[in-house]
Amino acid sequence: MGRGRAPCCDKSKVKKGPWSPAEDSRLINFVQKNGHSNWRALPKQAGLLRCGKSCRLRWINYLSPDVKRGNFTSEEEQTIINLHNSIGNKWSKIASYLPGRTDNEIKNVWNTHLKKRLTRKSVDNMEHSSSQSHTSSSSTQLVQMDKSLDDQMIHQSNMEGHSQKLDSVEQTTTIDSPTSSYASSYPNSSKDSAALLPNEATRHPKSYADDGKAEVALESDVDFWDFLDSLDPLQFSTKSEVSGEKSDGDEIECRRWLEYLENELGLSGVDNKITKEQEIVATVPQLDGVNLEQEIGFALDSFPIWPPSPLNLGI
DNA sequence: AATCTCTTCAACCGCTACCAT
DNA sequence: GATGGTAGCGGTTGAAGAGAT
Repeated sequence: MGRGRAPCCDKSKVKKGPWSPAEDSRLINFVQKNGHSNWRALPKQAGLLRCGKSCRLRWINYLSPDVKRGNFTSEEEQTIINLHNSIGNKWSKIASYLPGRTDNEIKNVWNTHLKKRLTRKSVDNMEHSSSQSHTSSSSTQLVQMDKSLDDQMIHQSNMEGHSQKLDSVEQTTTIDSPTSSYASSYPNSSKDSAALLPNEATRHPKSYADDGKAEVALESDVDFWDFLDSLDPLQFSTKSEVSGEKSDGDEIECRRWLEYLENELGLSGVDNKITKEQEIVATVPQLDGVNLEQEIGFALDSFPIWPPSPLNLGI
């Protein structure tokens, strides 16, 4: 037709920016019930004012029960380094070797930690080898080393025999529980919470921040708790489930995920409590053809304290 | 205490690959 | 084979927190 490709969605009608707990709950609820065979159609069906791509990204990177939160172990870090050395910036491919880790997460870890660490090591080695007689500007050296490192990786990624390298790398990959190995390298992650729960729970209030358009952040947390209450963690299909095996580990992972969501959605703390009145005053977006209250079953009167926490829910 | 700079990472954007017709 | 639609990938951005001054 020659008119170019149609946009994936009407950008004037979709919400952008951080996801609210209500949006998360709606997405979780919908995917849990209906799956995600069609991301493009999903936002409308789920009653979300989001682009399908945005929904997909949110699910894959954040809400999916398959996502392993917490700090990267040293083994995982080493795997990333090895794989990146072999195949370069193929984040999705690298992620496939790290169960529970997303390409986005790996990409961020690489760009913010591993790359710098390797660069620093290389500089140290160079300074050591070039010995005491030559002391040039270290900042210049850093830049040069950063570039040379990238060039080296690009060169290596172009080399043949990647599959052989991958095989050897895979042997070093371990499916282990999160450890606090990042507690030192991630200055703002507490050792207590980092061991199991995602650091975002306490570190990213912006995730649910108001976007400046007076959209309420906690529009339907009750439905989310209803949803959680009725949830059978084992309904979620994990990778092992697909392959026909189910272990206690899956259940534990699901429980961890639920605990994480509780924290993530700010429902387990006392500092961010909002009165029921305040919540009711806030507006709930009305969507064409979608009766949200009916769909998600509001039960405001059930909770004297708003939002409900695991404590006052008796969890 | 206030301001500036740096770091982190969730989310967005644009592109490509793949599939159906 | 051409075309159009969708999913997925990788680069980039920008808000927010942390640390430095």
